[in-house]
Amino acid sequence: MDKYIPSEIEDKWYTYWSEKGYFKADNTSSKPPFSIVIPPPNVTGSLHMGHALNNTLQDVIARYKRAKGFNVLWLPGCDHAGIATQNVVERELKKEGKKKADLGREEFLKRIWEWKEKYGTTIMRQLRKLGSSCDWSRERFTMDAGLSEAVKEVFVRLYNEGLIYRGDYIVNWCPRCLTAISDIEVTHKDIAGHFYHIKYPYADGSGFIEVATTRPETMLGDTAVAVNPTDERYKHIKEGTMLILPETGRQIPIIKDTYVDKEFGTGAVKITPAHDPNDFEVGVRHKLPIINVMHENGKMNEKAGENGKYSGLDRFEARKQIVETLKEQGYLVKIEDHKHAVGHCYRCETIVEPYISAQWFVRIKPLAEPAIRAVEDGTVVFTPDHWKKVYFEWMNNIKDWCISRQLWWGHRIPAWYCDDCKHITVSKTTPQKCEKCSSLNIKQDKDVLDTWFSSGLWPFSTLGWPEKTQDLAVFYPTSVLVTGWDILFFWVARMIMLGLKFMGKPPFYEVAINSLVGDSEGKKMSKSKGNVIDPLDIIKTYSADALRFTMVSLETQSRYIAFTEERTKGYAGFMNKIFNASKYTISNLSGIKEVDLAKYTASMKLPEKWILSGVNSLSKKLSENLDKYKFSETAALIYDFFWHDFCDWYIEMSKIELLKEDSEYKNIVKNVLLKVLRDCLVMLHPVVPFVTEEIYMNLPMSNKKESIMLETWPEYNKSFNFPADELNEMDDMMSLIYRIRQLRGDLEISPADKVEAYVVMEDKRADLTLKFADIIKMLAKVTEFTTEIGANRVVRPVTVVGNRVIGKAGINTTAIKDKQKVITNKEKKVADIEKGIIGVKNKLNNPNFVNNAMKKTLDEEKAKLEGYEADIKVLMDLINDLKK
RNA sequence: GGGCGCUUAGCUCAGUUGGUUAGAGCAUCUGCCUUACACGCAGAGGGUCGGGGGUUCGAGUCCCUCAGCGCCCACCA
Repeated sequence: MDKYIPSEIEDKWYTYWSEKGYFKADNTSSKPPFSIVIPPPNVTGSLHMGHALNNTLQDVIARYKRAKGFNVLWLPGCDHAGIATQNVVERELKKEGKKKADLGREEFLKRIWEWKEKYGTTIMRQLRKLGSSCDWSRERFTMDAGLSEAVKEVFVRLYNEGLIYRGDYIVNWCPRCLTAISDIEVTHKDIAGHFYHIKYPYADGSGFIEVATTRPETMLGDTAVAVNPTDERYKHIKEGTMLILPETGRQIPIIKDTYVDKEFGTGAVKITPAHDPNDFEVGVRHKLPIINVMHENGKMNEKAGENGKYSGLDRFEARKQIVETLKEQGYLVKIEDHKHAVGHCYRCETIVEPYISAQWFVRIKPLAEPAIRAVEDGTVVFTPDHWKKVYFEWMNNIKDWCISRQLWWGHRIPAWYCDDCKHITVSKTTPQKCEKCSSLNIKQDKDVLDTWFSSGLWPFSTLGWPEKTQDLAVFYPTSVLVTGWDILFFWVARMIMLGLKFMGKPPFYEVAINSLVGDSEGKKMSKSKGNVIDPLDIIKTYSADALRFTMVSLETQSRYIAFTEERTKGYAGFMNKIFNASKYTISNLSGIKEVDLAKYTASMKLPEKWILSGVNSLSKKLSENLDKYKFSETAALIYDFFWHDFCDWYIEMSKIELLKEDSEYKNIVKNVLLKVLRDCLVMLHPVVPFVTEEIYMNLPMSNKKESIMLETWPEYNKSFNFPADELNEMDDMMSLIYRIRQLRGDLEISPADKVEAYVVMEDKRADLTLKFADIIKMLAKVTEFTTEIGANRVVRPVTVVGNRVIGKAGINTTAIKDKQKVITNKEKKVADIEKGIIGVKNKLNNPNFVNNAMKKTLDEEKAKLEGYEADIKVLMDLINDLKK
């Protein structure tokens, strides 16, 4: 081991692990299964910080569970990402001056597949860079033959059960993508728009009614004006009274409907069934005609205005012109500023148009109910817990899911329309004829399914469903889903619904929701803001390990985490620390005779006991935190232990023994060093796999495995569970060293200078400075001690420099301040406890208030305080002394 | 309009079921190249835990309230 150069070791070990097949799950294993399916990144994607975080966390869990003895499957793969991918390839075509229509459907799809083969592997390659221990032999793609089979199976079964239907409805239409999108694919943004008040004259010339709208261009498709039946202002107007719709020459009726809010606007609403979802509903209720005045691309059609006056104009241009005309003709009453939420396409940001078209829908309520129950009854658990509220909020108000998309790239809807009898044949296999009238004139639906339809099946389709595979039997339900909260509705909720429906079991028992990664200010990283940090750059500069440690440290289960390179820089320092400490340790292990340390605990000195006890409880603490997906805490615990306990204290203390002649005890120390280092490496490995493997390979261990990946997690060992008093003695020794160092600092004694120390000890620790003289001397740079036994239990050293006796003057003002604080606190404490005892007595009289836990706490407190009595007295004396 | 979350040191954040003197990293200051590591070592300073009220022997932690910030959902034309 020489110098730590991450770039030289990371690829090497990844290749080694792959070749050895350590990532492969074994569906015949006798070990308990543990499975995770990756949230499939878009095939168009490249690794961003969000992926880096999400996949690091999954890898930490996967590696941890392997060490815990599980048969781990982490299944990787990509999503075909309908619109996103089609957009990318369309852009590519545009560069060649072509449109997808020029190629035709077949050719265009061929182009996308070619693109996928060429570029679709990017992100999967990048995941390897990160160290992801995915089972690549099971890599899946949502458009694989097998997964497509699953999609068809699900579609047909839902259709046959009446849970999928087709019909003409108002949907969210993106005029740029030229497809319908589902409700959750619409992002609402507050726009400062206008509220246009327009006069609609009565046909009999008796005046006019005033309506208000934010989208005047839709008036061309109005087929009624509605008022509330209880509205006093309009009570005298009969339902069916005709109005003349300006700019169209058409006559439309006034209708009465409770949908209208009397308080809002003028209380009269123009009804445009073709261009507004509410109006559509009203239209259905009142059997109003539907007049569509727009093309799919958002331009006005030939029905827009008298003689198609506005035909061909973009919807926003038409708005301007209509307003202008209305103004000229005196129909425009006023324009008010009006802020309102406007829907945008989440893919391309274009303003979405409510548009009538024939689409396929999933009747979602029957699927949602069991999915709600599964979370309510704890079958599926969210971490952090509060996300289930968000889940319930959405699931309880869920609306039918529009699943058809007017795209070419995706799973084609397995429905065929008969030209003759209009019957729809829905089938897994391509039918030759209409199933009803046997006509040969059938055509398949041109549309494809929402990308999320196929990814909703991911946890079981990837395991081979609908075939009854061994993988499915072993690995379904998966153990945990690790994902960001941004796709809670898109993906998580749908998986729970579809998993329960088709497998009878939830797709996973736990959902670990991770944060989204923002920039240093916590803001979303986006290309337009120019604040994107590429994880691959970070890996290049620091190391995958440092990036991974950063990710784990930052993951505190908050919504956003702010990534800063500084943080990674710091953890790169930790990687270096791990490497150097290991290098040093290993260099001191030569000639080690390995022993079972559990058998030597009786003869062990305190530092050895202390560090063994520390590593022992660490393994337990880490497990507890990892099992609860408390990643930040996990990272902090191991960081603190390795750096501060192991490096700063234990390694420094061990130097004393290591400098001595070979002895039996020196060998014990070597064994302790080896065990602690080995255990730390195994526990660090899930987070920082590369550097730990590199070091592990250099450990002088007889029962070394082929790889650290085959090592088992250190189990809690009772032999290393030493009595608290012994460990307290260690604490006292350490605080003695600390106090000496502190005083040295206060007294401005150079670290280079050695000092004599005057130490006041309590009885119990009378021999401390004798027992650990060499350690204290070395770590506190002390030459000699003068020890005095005092009654106080606070270890308080006073330094002597050279011949100059500092004596009691060595206690500086800060120290006094501290002690005053202690005393004040004690007095308060005494009062509190006294009150507490009265409180407890009162409560004891009432059996309903008996609280044993509280009583116990109070007893403990009281006992502690008695222990402090002597201290308080001594400190008071001391302060009185100093005051004189 | 409904819902969720946040407010703790200069900055970014931890603080598990209420329990000794509220922590970390970075930053700042002081002193050290002590032969694993200057990507280091030893110390120091810095917080009335957003305001107010309540419950409790005890509140950063539980309840109420006010203020500010952020996010999600939603068809008020």
